[in-house]
Amino acid sequence: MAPRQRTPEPDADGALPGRRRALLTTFVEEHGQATVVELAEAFRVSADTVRRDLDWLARRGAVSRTYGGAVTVSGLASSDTSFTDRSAVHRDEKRRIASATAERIADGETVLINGGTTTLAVARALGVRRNVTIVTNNLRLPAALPTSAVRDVYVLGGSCRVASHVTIGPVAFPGTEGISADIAVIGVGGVSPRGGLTTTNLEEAQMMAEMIGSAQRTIVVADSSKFGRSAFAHIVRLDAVEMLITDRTPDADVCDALSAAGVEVVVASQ
Amino acid sequence: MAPRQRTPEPDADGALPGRRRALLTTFVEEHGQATVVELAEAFRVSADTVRRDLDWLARRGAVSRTYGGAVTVSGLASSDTSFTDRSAVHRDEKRRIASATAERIADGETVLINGGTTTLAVARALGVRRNVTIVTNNLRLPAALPTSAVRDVYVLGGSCRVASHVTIGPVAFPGTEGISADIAVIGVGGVSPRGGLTTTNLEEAQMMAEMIGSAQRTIVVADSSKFGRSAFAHIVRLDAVEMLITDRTPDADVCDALSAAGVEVVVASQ
DNA sequence: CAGAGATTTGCAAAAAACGGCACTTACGCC
DNA sequence: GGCGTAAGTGCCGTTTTTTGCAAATCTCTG
Repeated sequence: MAPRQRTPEPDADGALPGRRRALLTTFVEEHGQATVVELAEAFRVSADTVRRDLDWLARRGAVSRTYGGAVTVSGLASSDTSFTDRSAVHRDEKRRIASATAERIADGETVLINGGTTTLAVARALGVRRNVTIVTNNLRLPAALPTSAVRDVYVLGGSCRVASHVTIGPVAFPGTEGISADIAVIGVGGVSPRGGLTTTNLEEAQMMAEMIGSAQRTIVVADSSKFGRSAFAHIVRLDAVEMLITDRTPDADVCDALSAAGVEVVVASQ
Repeated sequence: MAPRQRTPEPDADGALPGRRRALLTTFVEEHGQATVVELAEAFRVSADTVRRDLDWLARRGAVSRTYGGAVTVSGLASSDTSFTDRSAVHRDEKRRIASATAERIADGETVLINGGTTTLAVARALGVRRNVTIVTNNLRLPAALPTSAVRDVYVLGGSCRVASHVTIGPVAFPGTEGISADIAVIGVGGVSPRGGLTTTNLEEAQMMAEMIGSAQRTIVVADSSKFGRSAFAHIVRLDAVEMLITDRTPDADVCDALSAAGVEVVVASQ
């Protein structure tokens, strides 16, 4: 096949009309917005065609049309209250953290991902990857995954916490003896020198610990507001993880604790 | 012609019609999409034949047909045709069916519910119930449940079909020996005298059969467009279910078959 | 309010789909 | 063996869809 150059959305070039429209939607969803020119270049069609496609999609409510391009249709459709709100907070920071995380996952790896809005952002940022296998307890995550990135998606079954859109249960599937993954991506509620990694819910904490135990290596994602905070439930000690990805350098005491535990700290830049 | 080189799908050339259609599906699944011309070359048949095959497959839901070729069902589903449109189409009928179904579930019962837009409507209609326990493979369903109605929600784990927002796997949880429920609410793709209950996906069909087997009684929900239709995969025979809830009286032949199988037919009124 | 950029509209060419037709092959039946 | 039926296939002319181009119009911004 011809060498493809860094189109923002690979496979964009040469897609069938019907598929292109679907990919257009994905593109807009992933980036929050997109200009007509941008899309025309990415998909190698004329701006007119993009305009027609966007109009078509807008008629169906898939995107919102604006002068010069299109934006994500606002979250009117699904009546998530708390969840949507939390998503909005630190949105940009989360996106930066997510991109940095996606860069540190290799193509073809199996990834365990837990619930939360930061990890959801990681899922959206996986467009740069190929052939990854995803295992998650986050019910909203499968829909957020770029289809081009994933080979298989597995959802862990169990009791459902409706408010946070996650399941609680063993990190396993019926009839198998547990699972093992290359990497666990864990969003936490607090990172502190004494408490280690914490979250608000005891059962979720236990599940996260199990995920970390099932993976070769662990990346913790946490925006800077989590530093020094201890939530209710202890997950694991800091030395159980290999890497922490965040948006700002933590305070000195947290930094010291992290380096003492051998955790590599990555600060996602703009 | 020259010896075959690098046909993307070996054995493509010279396959029997039935086999070719199966291979076509695989080809599309693997590549995400395929053009008619591409497939015609790979399988050494005329473009017309490919078109006919793709139409045939599309009618059965194995692939999504688009201008110029075909795309995986998942490739479009997010925004394009099936899911969004389907939930809009027959929206009112689905709501009527859903209310009638909710009335026939008792407070405190354990309910197995499979994927699909009609069953999602049933979830929304459960506001009249109290204390029900829900077990589902539908990832969107927990968010649609009125919190006042449910005691516990369980999501069945397994492989995830992103397009339809469902999981595929055993109707069980790790460490338990299967489950049993009071009632199964099953949305199907087709109801026909000969084929019984059918759907487009083989694995989903198996899962639905298992759900029906795990429940004391079964309600099938199907809007009238499903009557007389046979989708690809057979689920169970008509006599395996106790009740069918729909929006219009089926044609005579379907009615006869249903009453012969001992299925009570409920037509949801305005 | 003026200009750059975006959009709309009409149009024409290319590609794909549709519908009809004929031919081959397989199969069952007498 | 002869025959009728049905499915599968390829070909061809017509129709439809898609797409890029260009001119006219509109929208945003400084």
